[in-house]
Amino acid sequence: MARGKIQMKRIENPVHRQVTFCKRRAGLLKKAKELSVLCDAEIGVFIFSSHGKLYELATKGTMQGLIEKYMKSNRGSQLTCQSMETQSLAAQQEISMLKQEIEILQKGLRYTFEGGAATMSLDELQVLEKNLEIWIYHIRSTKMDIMFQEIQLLRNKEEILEAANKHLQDKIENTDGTLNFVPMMTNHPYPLTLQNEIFEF
Amino acid sequence: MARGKIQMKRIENPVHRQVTFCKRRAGLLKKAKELSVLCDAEIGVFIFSSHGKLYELATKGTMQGLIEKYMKSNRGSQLTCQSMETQSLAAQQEISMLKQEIEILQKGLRYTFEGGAATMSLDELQVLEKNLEIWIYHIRSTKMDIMFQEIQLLRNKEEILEAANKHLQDKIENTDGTLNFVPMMTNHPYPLTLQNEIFEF
DNA sequence: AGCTATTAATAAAG
DNA sequence: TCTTTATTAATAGCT
Repeated sequence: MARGKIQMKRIENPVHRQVTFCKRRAGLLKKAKELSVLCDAEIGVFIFSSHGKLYELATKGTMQGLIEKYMKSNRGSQLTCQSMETQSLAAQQEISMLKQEIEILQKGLRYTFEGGAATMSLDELQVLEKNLEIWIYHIRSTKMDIMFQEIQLLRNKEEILEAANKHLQDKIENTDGTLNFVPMMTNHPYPLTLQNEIFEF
Repeated sequence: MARGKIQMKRIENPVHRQVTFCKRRAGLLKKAKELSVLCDAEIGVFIFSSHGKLYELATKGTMQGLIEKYMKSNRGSQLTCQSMETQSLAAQQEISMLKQEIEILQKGLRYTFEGGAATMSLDELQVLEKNLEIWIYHIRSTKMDIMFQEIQLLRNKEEILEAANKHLQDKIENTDGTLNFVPMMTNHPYPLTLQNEIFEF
């Protein structure tokens, strides 16, 4: 690219080679940066000189991050972390299998409403939407039922506790007038999240 | 470097960006090879396109070997293993979450057939409800897509009709000057609910 | 994909 | 090594 072209082979003159290495290395890294900026790409470059010195560039983050990303992209890694890689791969496979199963189940759910049609018209979608809203409504009402049941249960427990409390208080008053007993207070509001244990006998 | 210089910033036009990416990627890899040959250097390059596709080059041996060499040079060798471990853990968690979701969906299916919510707990109903809401969201967005398509179709039809209208009007004016023809008006706003039939030929 | 007009990179020399 | 400069190489904008 300048004053005469050069052969594409190792430059034998060590001085020339060193000079060219410096210049072209700078050029390569510049080009990499430009490509990254212009095209929104993530690029990693590392160069070992003939004497083993490392020069590196990682656009967008660190070289470590890039290598990790590379490892993920390139599934043929037989590197030091073999077992982990295998494990991870197995996990990935299991995940995709489970996702597939979920997909099938969702299709099953849809089937109950749609009758199995993959592509739906506007009207069909409208109907489906309404059906789902009804379903959600039922779910919410069921949730409410469950919560009311729980509240009722808690109220019953409270009633029993109050009666027991009263009974004990009477007993104490009748047997020992000098004892100053403070009754347990239970007429607080009913929280939805209660720890059952404190109400058990 | 050609017909006008360009700004060193992300190319916004996606077509231009893609073309430039292809060209400059080829250029970068060529430069890397040249540097390696001319100066007896060992070079690794990997490029992730903005869409995540990987392009790589490793002069002298494999990328794995280069990465190992890089790790040795750059004493950060344990990081990838650690991150893989983390990754594996995250995968395990995802697996158990997916399994849970499957169970819930299965219960949901039973729910649709048996109509009995007694089998589902409050938490499970909560998850099912959220699933249904997501589903409804997707349905609504699909509906929007369909409607937009329809609107586009109607606009095209309108264009054609207007052109035909104009053509007929010209014809009438040329053949019979006494006829007073009122053209069809179509430049009304586009309502989202349209009856297709009135636009059919 | 190809084709050029330009710009950018750089080999050789200072 | 850094600068300069003559050339070659790369490529932006078009088809």
